[in-house]
Amino acid sequence: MGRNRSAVLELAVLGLLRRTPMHGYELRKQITSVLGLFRALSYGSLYPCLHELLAAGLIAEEHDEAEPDGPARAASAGRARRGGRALKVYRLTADGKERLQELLGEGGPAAWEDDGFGVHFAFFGQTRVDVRLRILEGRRSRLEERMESIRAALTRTRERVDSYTLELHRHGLESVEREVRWLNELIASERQVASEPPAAPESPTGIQENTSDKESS
Amino acid sequence: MGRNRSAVLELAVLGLLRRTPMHGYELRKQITSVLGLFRALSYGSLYPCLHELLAAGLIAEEHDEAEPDGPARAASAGRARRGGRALKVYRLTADGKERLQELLGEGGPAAWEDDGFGVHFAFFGQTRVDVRLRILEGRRSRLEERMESIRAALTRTRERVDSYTLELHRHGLESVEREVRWLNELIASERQVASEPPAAPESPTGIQENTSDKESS
DNA sequence: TTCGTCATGTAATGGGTTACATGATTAC
DNA sequence: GTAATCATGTAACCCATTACATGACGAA
Repeated sequence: MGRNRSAVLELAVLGLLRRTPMHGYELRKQITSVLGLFRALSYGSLYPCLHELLAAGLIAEEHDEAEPDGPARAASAGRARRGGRALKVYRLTADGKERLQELLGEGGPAAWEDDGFGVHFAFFGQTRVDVRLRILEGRRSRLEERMESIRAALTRTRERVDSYTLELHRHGLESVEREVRWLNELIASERQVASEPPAAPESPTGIQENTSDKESS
Repeated sequence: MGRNRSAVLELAVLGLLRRTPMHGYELRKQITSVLGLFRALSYGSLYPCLHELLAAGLIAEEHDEAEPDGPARAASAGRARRGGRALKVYRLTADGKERLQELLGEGGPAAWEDDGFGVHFAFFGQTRVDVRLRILEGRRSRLEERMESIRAALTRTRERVDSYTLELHRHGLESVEREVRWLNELIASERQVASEPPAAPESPTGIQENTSDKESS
């Protein structure tokens, strides 16, 4: 149906489901805790999105066929179902993985916006190094723009701003500066990763399969 | 008419117009620079809001009656009109001032949300000390909640988050902690102001009223 | 047996942005 | 004379939240 789901929500859902299949309720908690940091996502957004992704064939309901009562059942996604109530556990389809790669590979302007950045960053483990760098640098230059405009506002203080507004600007500027320094460190670290590793001749189109990454920061 | 305008936009408009009359275009720049820091407000939001406030009688179009060509004309709001084109310069009415006081005095939960806080803070110069304290403390406890939930997420790291997600959380936590420290300083400073000054016209802490506007009510 | 949490969903609503339309004024 | 900026506005759309509705399950 509607092509209305936002790219960041879609990315969050696909990315999390790729790590491990889940039902909606759990997914929502993960989104707000793993990616969110910020505000909680409401079910009114999540469930419709899941329905669309399902209709588009990017995700599928999991019928946990294996081990009807084996001891290892509770391991993968927590409990797959509870009592008699059938939980709708979603998993990523092949198409979904493709779409996820597409979204992860874009790294365009949407990825250095406030919202998008956090989500993209959270999935860096599944992202190519060059894309990681592109996103980090894009984000940085976005923040540098903001720094400049705050500095400009601070400079023309002749515009009679009271001390509170001034303090607000000062603090905001410091926050942004701090974040830029953080990005600088990350970028340096990524550059190192990007230059040294002729180790794995694999990854023609990209990312190696599992998330069992060790790549320290 | 629609009771649809958001409280923070209304506050921003009223608060800025109280400082100095302005037309919409200028107002928008001020909102995004003085209050915004964050993202720009679009005209599609601002103008309808102005129309509503006008209809509600909280603001009025200024007909600069005084001094048709006096030398002091350009001082207050920049040029009041430009060439032959009549700019719609809005000013706050008496009702508007009342409403502004109402909004400034509330200091409820809306004022410690991310958006609301910045706007309320920017107008602290026109806010009573006790309300300022209430807002700062409310904001702080909001941030402390967030800190707790991030810490919780960090603690249960057993949940196999990769190093990037971890780093994201770590950085997010530090940001919030930093902001809490900032609030602590502000609160301490406000407490001092609140305790000492029954008579003192000068406030030695550096925060003084400055809204030295002439009330043209 | 009642309350809290888990779990899934829908409809209405809200409030913002984008895109569009228009035109005057200033700077080059 | 033409491009950029100033200036005002409307309509369509986007997408998230809120409020509502439902029900199973575990614990007190």
